[in-house]
Amino acid sequence: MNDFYLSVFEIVKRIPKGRVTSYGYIAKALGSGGSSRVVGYAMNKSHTFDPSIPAHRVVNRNGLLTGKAHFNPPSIMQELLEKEGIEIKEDQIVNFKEKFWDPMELGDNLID
DNA sequence: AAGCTGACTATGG
DNA sequence: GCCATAGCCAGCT
Repeated sequence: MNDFYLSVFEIVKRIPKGRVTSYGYIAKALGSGGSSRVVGYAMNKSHTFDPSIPAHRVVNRNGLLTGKAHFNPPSIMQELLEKEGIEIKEDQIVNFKEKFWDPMELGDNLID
């Protein structure tokens, strides 16, 4: 389902700088609540669609950087996030709840 | 074509 | 709060 991918990428690109969101929430925003795994897979393949997709802003529901291993240097994910003002402790985002961005709450996307 | 995989999540012990 | 299990769905072998 290519449309699903495109929608995922569009949302990910809308994630404001210094904010993050979760796979499951993106899936939910697309109306496919159970497709959280597919969102992750989409991130894996994101570079084939658009290399500029900020996949590092997408983490799991715990704010854990589960996808860091899939980045070029795995450490780049944390570095990018910290660069955007996000604190990371033990591969986990500090104050995740505050940094979390709801894909359905548009309007915040002007920041970037 | 059938089965496996996974950057997930929710639930129960 | 940590571990095991079970749904989930598109892509890959």
